[in-house]
Amino acid sequence: MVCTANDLQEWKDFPKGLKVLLLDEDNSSAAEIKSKLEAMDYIVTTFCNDTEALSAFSSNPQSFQVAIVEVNASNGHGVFQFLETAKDLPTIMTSNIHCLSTMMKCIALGAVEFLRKPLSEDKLRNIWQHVVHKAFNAGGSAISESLKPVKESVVSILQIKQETEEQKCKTSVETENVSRVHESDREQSVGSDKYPAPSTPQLKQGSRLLADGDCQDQINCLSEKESGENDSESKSAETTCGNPIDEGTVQMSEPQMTRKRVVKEENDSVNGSQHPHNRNSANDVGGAAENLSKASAPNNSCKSNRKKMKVDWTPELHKKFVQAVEQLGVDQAIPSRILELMKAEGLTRHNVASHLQKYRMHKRHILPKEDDRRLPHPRDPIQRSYYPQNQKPIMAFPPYHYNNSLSMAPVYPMWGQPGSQPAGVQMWGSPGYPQWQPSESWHWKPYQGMQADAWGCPVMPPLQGGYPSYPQNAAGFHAGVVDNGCSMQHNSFDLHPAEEVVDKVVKEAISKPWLPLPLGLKPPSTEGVLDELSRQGICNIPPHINRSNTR
DNA sequence: GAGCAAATAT
DNA sequence: TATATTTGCT
Repeated sequence: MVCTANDLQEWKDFPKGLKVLLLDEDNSSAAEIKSKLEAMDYIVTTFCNDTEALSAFSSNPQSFQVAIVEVNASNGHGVFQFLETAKDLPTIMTSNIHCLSTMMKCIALGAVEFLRKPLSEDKLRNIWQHVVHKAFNAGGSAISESLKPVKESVVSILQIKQETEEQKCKTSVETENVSRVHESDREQSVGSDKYPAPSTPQLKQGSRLLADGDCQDQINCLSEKESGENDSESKSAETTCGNPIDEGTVQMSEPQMTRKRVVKEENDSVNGSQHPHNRNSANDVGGAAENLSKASAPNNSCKSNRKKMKVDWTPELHKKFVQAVEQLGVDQAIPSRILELMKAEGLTRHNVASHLQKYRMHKRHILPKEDDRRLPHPRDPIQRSYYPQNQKPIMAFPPYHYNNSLSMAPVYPMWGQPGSQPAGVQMWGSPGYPQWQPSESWHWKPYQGMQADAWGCPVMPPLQGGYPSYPQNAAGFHAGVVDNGCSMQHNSFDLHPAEEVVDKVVKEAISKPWLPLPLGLKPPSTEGVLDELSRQGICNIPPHINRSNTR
C-alpha cells in the first residue's frame, strides 16, 4: 500500500476511537496497558477475569473491535474459551511466560498475534492492523458488525487515495523522471506510512509472532550454528533474526536500515513468500519493508533449517571494501583486517574473505588481458569499435581517491585498486576496451537516480541532450585535475588531439550513436539538440524519446 | 585465520 | 548454464 505524505491527512486521527477489550488479571499491568492505549486514542475497556470479559463481549459484541488478552499459567482454560467464543474479534495474546505450546494453541484458536510482556508502545500502537486485516480478510465468513465501520472507513479513504494516485501517475508519466518520482514517493511513503496493514495471512503471522517471542532462542540458535565466527558475525544474526516485526511498522533508525541492507536472508522457508526481485531492492529504502517480511518469515524454521545469509555487496559496501584493501595494501589485505577497516556491521570475516577471493581472482584474470590489449596504441579512437555491439563499456575513470576533488561522485570500477598498482599498469581499465563487467548478480541495479558513481558499472546514465553521456566524458578532458597517482596518463593526448583524429571521432560518433562517446567528446546540450532539430524542421519530439533510456 | 576449491544457490 | 556466494578443508 502506497501512502504519501498527503494521504496522511486522511488518516490523521487513525486509529482514534478503536475499541479495545483488555483482559488482564494483573491490575497494574492492565492499567499500564490501558493508559498507553488511551494515549493513542484507543478506547479501552478493562476486564480482570475471562468470565467477565466473555459476558461483556457476548452481550454486546459490537462494543469491541480488538482484544488484548493476557494468558498466564493458570487462566489458560478461560482464555481459550474466550478465543473460541470471540472468533470474530481480532485477539492479541500477551503473556509474561514463554510457552510455545500455549502460544501455538492460542494462534490455532484464532489469536492474531502473541506479544511478550511488557507491551511497548510500539507494539500497542499497531494493534489496529489486526482490525483492518480481520475486516478485510474475514476468510469467507461475514465480518463482525463491529468491524464493518472500520472496513467502510478504510474503503472510503482508499477510494480517495486511488483517485489521487491515478492523477499522480498521469502527471508523473508526463515528466521525464518518472521513476525518480516514484522512487522518492516510495521513500516518503516508507517514512510516513507508519502503520502499514499486515498483508500476511494469519498463519504467517503466527510464525511472525513466534519470532517476537522466540527471538532470543533463535539468536542463540543461530549464533551456535555460525560457529567460529566473531562477535560482529553474531551481531548480524541478531540483526536479522532478532528484530521483532514491530520494527517494520515503526521507522527504523539509520543503523538498522543499513544493517538490514547489508545482510539479507535467503528465504528458504516453506511458505514460498520469496520475492525474487527483492535482491534488487536492497538498495532502495522501499525494499526494506519487503526485506523485513522476508526476514521475519523463516525465523521459526531456525531449528530445522540452517539459516543462510547472503551478503548484498552494495556499491557502498564494495566501496568500503576497496577502500580497505587499498588502505592496507595488497600484501596486508587479509579478511580480518579488511573487516576491521570496513566497519560494516553484519559482515562476517567469511563474507569478506569470499569477496576478497573473488576480487583477487578477477584481478588476476583481468589485468593480464588489460596489459595485452594495451600493447597497440590504446587511445586510438578507432578502437571504440572494439566494443561488441551488445556490450556497454565499463567506465573506468576516474579512479576513486580519498581526496577526490571532482564534483561528480567517484567512479568505482569493480575490481582493482588504484593505489596498489605498480606504476604504469592501469588498474581501472582502458576506456575503449571491453573488460570485465559486473554480471547480473552484482545487482546494484541501476535504478533510476543512481549514477554510475559507485562501481563504474555499465549504467546508462540519464540522457543529457539526447545522447547518453558517460562519466568518462566528464573526466576525459578534465582528467588532469584529478589528484591521484594513477589516473590519466594520456593527458597531453587528450588535451591536444590531432584535428584529423577529432574529425574521425566525431564522424564515428555521429554514425554510431549507440556507442559511447569517446573521451573528450561531450554530448550536446538539450537546447542544442532542440535548436538543431527545429532548424531541421522537427518541432515535436515524441515523449517516449524524451524520456527513453533513462536507465 | 587465510586461502583454496568444492558445493550450493540463484 | 553461468556465475556468485557459501562452506568445508588444509
